[in-house]
Formats: sequence, C-alpha cells, structure tokens
Amino acid sequence: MANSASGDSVVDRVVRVIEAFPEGVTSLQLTELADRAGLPLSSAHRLVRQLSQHGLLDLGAGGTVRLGLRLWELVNRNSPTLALRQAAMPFMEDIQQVLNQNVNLAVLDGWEALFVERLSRRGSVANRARIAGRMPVHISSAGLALMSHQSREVQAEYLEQFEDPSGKVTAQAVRHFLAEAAQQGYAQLAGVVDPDTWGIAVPVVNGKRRTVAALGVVVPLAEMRLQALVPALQTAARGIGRQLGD
Amino acid sequence: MANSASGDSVVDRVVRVIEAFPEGVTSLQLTELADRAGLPLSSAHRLVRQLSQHGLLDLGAGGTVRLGLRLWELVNRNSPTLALRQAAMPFMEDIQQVLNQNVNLAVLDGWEALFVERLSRRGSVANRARIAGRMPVHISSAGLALMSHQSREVQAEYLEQFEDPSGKVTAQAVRHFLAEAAQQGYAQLAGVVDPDTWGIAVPVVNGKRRTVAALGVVVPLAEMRLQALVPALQTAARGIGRQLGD
DNA sequence: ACACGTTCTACCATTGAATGGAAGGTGCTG
DNA sequence: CAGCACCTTCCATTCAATGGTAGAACGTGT
Repeated sequence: MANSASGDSVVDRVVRVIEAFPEGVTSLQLTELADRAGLPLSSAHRLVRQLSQHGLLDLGAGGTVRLGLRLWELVNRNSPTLALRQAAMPFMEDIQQVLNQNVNLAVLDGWEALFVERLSRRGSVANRARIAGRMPVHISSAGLALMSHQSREVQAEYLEQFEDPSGKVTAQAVRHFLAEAAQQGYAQLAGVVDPDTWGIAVPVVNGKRRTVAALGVVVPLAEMRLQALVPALQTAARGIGRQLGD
Repeated sequence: MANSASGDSVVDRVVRVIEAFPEGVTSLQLTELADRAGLPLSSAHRLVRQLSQHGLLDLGAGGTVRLGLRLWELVNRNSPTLALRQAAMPFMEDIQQVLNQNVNLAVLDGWEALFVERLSRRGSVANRARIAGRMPVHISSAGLALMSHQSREVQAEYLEQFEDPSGKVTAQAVRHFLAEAAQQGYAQLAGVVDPDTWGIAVPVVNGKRRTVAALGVVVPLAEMRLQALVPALQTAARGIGRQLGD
C-alpha cells in the first residue's frame, strides 16, 4: 500500500473534507469527519492539520474541526456572485421598503435554484429559505422563472430527467408552468413551500440577454396583489440587469 | 526533479490557488493565476482542472478561472460565522429600524476586525461591498471594542507589535483608546474612516463570557447622539449574546 | 495573407511526497 | 482502575504528482 489505496488524488480528498460538513453543521469531530469523507483517520488528521495551518480549516483542541474564517473571507470576497449581489442589493432594498415582503435572489445550478441573497420582511422573525439554500426548480417560483428562460435544449434535458419523489407533480404540469411563466414573464406558485404563502419571481437578464438570476418575493396569501407586485419586480429586475452589463 | 521542485505540498498549492484572487476580483486568466500562485503553468492547469471537476473552481472556455458556486454554497452553509449571523440578524434589523443607521457586525482575526455582516442605512445606496472586508484594530471602533475585551496577554502582544504605517497614531494613543473602551463598555472613533462619520461599537459576549464579536453603527457626525445609541447597541449586544449560548 | 506572440492544453518519464497501519498519548466513564 | 474512545505521531513503502516540452488555437500587427 502506498499513495492512495483507494485511487483518489489529494485534491479529491481535500474536496471531500470540505464537503463532509452536512448542511448547517459548522463543527465536526475529527473521527466523524474522517468517516464522512471516507478517509483513514491518520490521513484525515494530516490533511486537516495542513489545511488549518493555512487557515482554510480550523482544528481546535480535542479534534474539533470547523471551516476557517479565512476561507469564508476569501470566498465572500472573490465569489462570482459578488457582482450580482452588489448590483441587486439596492433594488432588493427598494422592494423590501415599498412592498414590505421577503425578497430573494436566486441563480440556477443544475436543476435547483440556489438562493444567493435574501432580505426578510420587516418585523418578521422566522426565515424559511436560507442564504446558500437550495430548492428544486419545480417547487420554487424562482426556479421556474429561471428555467422558463433557459434554451429549449436545457429545458428538454430538464424535463427528460424530471421526477418528483413525492409524486405530486407530473412532468406535464411542470411543462405547463414553464410555458406559462415564459409567456407571462413571471412565475408564481401558491402554497407549495408553505400552505399560506405565495411565491412570485421574475428573471434577471444581463446585457447579453442571458438569464443570470431570478428576483422573487414570498407573500402571505392574504396580501396577494399580483397587479402591484409583478410590475415592481420586473422594474427592479431590469434595473439589476442594466447594472450588470456583461 | 520530481514531486514538487519547490518543496511544497499539494495542499499548499491548492491553498495558494484559492488565495491567488485579489480582493474583489472574481475572474482570473489561467496564466495570471499560475503567476500569482507561483506555480508552473502546467501544474496550475492540472490543479485547476481537478478542482473545477469538483465544482470548487470554475474553469471556463479560454482558461477563465472563477471560484465555484459549489464552494460559495458549502462555505456559506457551514461557516462558523453562520450561528453568529443568525443570532445577530434580528437585532441588527431592530437597530436599523429604530436608529436608521448603518449597522455592522465584526469578529477579531489577527490584529484586524473582519466584517461579517452589514445592513445599510435605509435610503442610502447599499455599500454591502464591505462584507468580508477588514479594518486594522486601531482605526475601527469595532476593532477597538473587540481588542479592549481581549486578555491582558493578547493586548500586550498586540501593542508590542503595533506600528502605524501612516505614523498618525502611536501605541500610547491606542493603549489609551483601549483602556477607555474597556472602562466605558463601548468604543468610539470619529472621522477616521470618513471625516464626516462617527463609529460606535460594543462587544458581544457569549454565555462563556468570551467576547466573540462587535456590534457597531456608523453615523454622520451631525446625527451623533451617544446617549441614545450606546444603550440601544448594548441592549442588542446582550440579546445576541443570550441567543448564542455556548 | 503570413509570421509572430500569447495563451491554453496534452503528454509522459522521473522520483520524492503522500500514505496508513501500528503504537503511544490523553481523557472520560462505569 | 480497567476499559474505551478518541486524538496524535511515526516511518518504511510506493505510486501519484510533477513540470519541461511540444502542439493547438487564438489574436494581432505588418
């Protein structure tokens, strides 16, 4: 036995270590980390120590492993979402001020909407969809808005593989939603995430006519005023797109 | 010549690649990246390709390298600042609502304050750009608030190495500021970052009496009302500390 | 149209850095 | 105090990582 009995490179292992943290978990014991990453304890230990010397991980006393502050800093300084967030924030704040609703910004990654930024409704305490959270395309208005503006090929590929584990939604239904969203210029979805809420999202299109994000709000059913919301969102989305350039 | 002519490990190199992005730069050409990371082009190319296969980097056509969406997601989901931000956000929103000022949250890293979250003043153009930004301890109220609550040893070590490149501030002056902040329970600093603004920050103390963050506001000189601001900040800071537990 | 510079990508023989089992700490629990 | 669970260190073995070289794909100035 020698270099990597399992046939994986060092890079593979570094990635597995970082990916080993389950969602929302910030701290892991060394043994558990090694287990989750599928690495021999001594190898995991060596890797973690090396990474923590550079500040990407934080190896505390007693084998407690956390992601490093330096990693957080580097990623949040240089992430490609940075320009998007900077362009979008003023408009998101406007929406929040004027409509007083939860505002969110998402991008498409695979067949899921990845939420990049969120402003919560004034006065509200709890907060469902989190920053860096994901939602399948077919159960989020943001996801539908994004997918409805993808090329025919991408949409076909998406519908091809579509399968709803709960069995509540058919590919046919999703196709219908997407067509509707494409035609109307916005996507809406009622009571899916939470029975008493309504989601509305519009695409954000950059200078090259590429759909790069979706801007959306989540409103209580009782306060649903489509006529007021959609134009506000579309105006903001155009403003963001203009800022983006590209 | 063989494994690493320069005597650095693979982990070292991965770190250098991620660190190669200058602040605010989200996209780098492969050649420039190799240059900045101090790696032979072919090695950089191999590493980047491997990392991008896992989604930590994004190697686009023409050798354009960006940080990967997956990396952003993983870090923002599992970062140790997550609990802090979640605990602090409601209180920061309260402050923003009541005082209508720029609110920020920082932690101490080395001899600098690292800004973890920021809410901008209503109506102002969002300067959210400064999330993940750093400020030296001696020119930020947050930094002073954090340092004033560190142990004697840490403070001594800090003052020992202190040197102001601009020569405007002496170690003696900083010592004075820290003592004052420790005694008063808050730190203030006028017109340093911006000649017309005043910074005030208070420490956030967790259940174990450890100072884990600083909560601060930046107000225009004209609107300076210390009597109103400090109690509000201190109340919020206590609330955050209670949420944190630990 | 052509030559030149620049940048990305692929190949592959060489070799020392990475590996992981085993053994030695450390701290907790019954 | 024995037993367990976990962290940490050591070191001989060996194959994965390395980087010079060469070719492909641009773009640019003449």
